[in-house]
Amino acid sequence: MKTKRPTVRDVASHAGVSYQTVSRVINNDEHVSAVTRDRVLTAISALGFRPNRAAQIMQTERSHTIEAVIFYGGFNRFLAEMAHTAHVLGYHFSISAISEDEFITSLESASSRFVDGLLLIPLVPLDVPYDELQRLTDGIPLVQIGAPLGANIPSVIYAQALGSRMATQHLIDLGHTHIAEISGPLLNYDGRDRHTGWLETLRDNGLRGVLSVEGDWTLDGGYQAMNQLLDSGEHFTAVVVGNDSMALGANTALRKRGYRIPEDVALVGFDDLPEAEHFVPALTTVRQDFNVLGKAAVDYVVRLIEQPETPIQQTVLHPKLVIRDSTAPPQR
Amino acid sequence: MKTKRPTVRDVASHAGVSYQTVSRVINNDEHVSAVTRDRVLTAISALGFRPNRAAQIMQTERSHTIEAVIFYGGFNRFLAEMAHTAHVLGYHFSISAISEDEFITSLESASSRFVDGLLLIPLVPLDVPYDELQRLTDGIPLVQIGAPLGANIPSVIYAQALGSRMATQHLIDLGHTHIAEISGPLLNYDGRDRHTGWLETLRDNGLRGVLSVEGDWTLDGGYQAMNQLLDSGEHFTAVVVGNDSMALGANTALRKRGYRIPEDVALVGFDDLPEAEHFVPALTTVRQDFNVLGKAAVDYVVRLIEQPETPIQQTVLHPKLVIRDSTAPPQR
DNA sequence: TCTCCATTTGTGACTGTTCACAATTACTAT
DNA sequence: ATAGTAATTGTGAACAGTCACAAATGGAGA
Repeated sequence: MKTKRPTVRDVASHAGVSYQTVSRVINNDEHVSAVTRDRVLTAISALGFRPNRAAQIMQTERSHTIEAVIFYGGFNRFLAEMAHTAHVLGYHFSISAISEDEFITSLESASSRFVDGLLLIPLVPLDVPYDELQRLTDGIPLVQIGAPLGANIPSVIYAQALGSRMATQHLIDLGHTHIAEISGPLLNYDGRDRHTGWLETLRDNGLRGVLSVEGDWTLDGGYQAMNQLLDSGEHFTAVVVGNDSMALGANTALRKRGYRIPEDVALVGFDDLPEAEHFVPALTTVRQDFNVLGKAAVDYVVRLIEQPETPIQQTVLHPKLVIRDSTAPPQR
Repeated sequence: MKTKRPTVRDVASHAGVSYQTVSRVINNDEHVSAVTRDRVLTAISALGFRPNRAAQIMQTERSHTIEAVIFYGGFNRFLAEMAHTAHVLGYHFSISAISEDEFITSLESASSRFVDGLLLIPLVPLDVPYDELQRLTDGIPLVQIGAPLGANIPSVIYAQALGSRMATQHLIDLGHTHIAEISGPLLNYDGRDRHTGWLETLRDNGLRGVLSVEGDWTLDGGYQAMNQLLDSGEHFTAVVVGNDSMALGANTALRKRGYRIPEDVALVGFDDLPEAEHFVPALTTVRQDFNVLGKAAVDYVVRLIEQPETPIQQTVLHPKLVIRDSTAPPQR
């Protein structure tokens, strides 16, 4: 039943030209007269010809594919945006969803699949330096999403520490002096940087860190972390929370124990989830736009692919403090 | 600089065997003696050989790739889970993020890329029947996520109408008789089915639909829709909302105008977002697990690929009513 | 020792495209 | 008309695997 698909040679003989001319037409080569081009195009649609991608890839050693390497369980809200941006720029988009121990293997196999560009979305800092990555991938252009500030690797990041500083400074400006923290996992890039931002801002203002509990980014983690803070007996009037999910969990914990927000405890989150505005109270938080991040990363890797002279750089996006109702001056 | 990558023939001469034997080894063919296999394996790692995927695909006409076709702006929380499941089952995962008018083209090109299986995630009902889809894709196995109940197409769905019935019945059981609705877009599969569930349950219980406003799935849409309901002047004590996001927006609208939830107006959502439990009040909603859905779809398409005799079926997953604090009996 | 059969290994052909270069055609200027 | 040049078209080879089949090898039984 399955009839063999037509090839360039079939099209060629149907149009009365050579196979090379057909190849030129499907690759939009300039050097084809309008007349022949039309004839070939007619033959192509008459036969329902579609170039065999595998053969093209084999010959050109390019697949027009960008691959995102993600870790299972990580934060991956930007995938759809990346896929869309890639599509708009004329690239296929694939995802390699791996576990940490498959990381090296995955990168190594990329070149044998002729992936044109890689998007690295690590959960935790990679202990692999950039030139080693380059070697593993056989020089495939690569952009890392999330990296240490100032790292000498093509990367796109939101300034995490800066965001955390803005959040903390906001509380200080409101008059808070006892500011606790629920951090993300300190092994994460983002978790650590946000923690540092909190710590340094307190120090810069002559305050000391009351107490910090490490959470796991989840709602439940935030809930439990807040209970830990409350059980510690330490006095605090505000908490800087590592992300909005944990802030929401923390909020619930506070309410359950009869605390009012922001009167008794002020709360700042991080991310600005779409829902954050509708939390009760509406959450003051630090906004980062994952669509912007995803698009920037794809744009950059495409530039690296198409213009190899593009310099290695780190694009640092600036988050924005969004003040809502979960923060207020401390009560006497 | 870029040194040419080794081929089966290089490995063969290095190991002192024929290229066919090398091919057998990399394909785990039984008919190779342990001794030769070892020798080849040694040569492979000595030379750093990796089989050229493009050449393999060209020859075998299989790419071991599953492709998800998604529409920009759609709901895509299951992508990461799909990618992971595909990976576990030994398939690459790629995303074709397209606009509606590119739909046909995208399907047509799949066979020239030797995609092994397709996952279709439409926003709105497709006007393309299954055998036409089969023709367009040249018979590539295909699973649709979200489809009309009972549709004769390989698909995995959550029983939307059923979920909506459970939500509505729950309100009726609590004693509500005036139950309004904020629906999703009625052009969507899900939006329409949930709407139907609400409508039919009212009818089955001898009640009439007070009022239904069509929302757009978003927080803001829910907010505005609730204001429309309130402005209508109609009397209602409960609202069935098309999803959790809109329910949250509706909740905010109610609070802003001084209504208490659930005392003045009871609210039911749909989806059970992780955050729903932490809304104020905690949201009663209908849970569907997108990870389960994503995994089921990938499992199914892989079965269709590897066991062509697998029958066409529709897997219907059942949502679950989760009762929390946003519903209560109506006040006198 | 010889035959037979099963297992392992090897050879030639083929997949469908593009590259590099050669050959042809068309066009302009003398 | 005629050479010279530019634009267009064609030919052979190559890419790196796998398939189908043929050949060689090994071991068991007569």
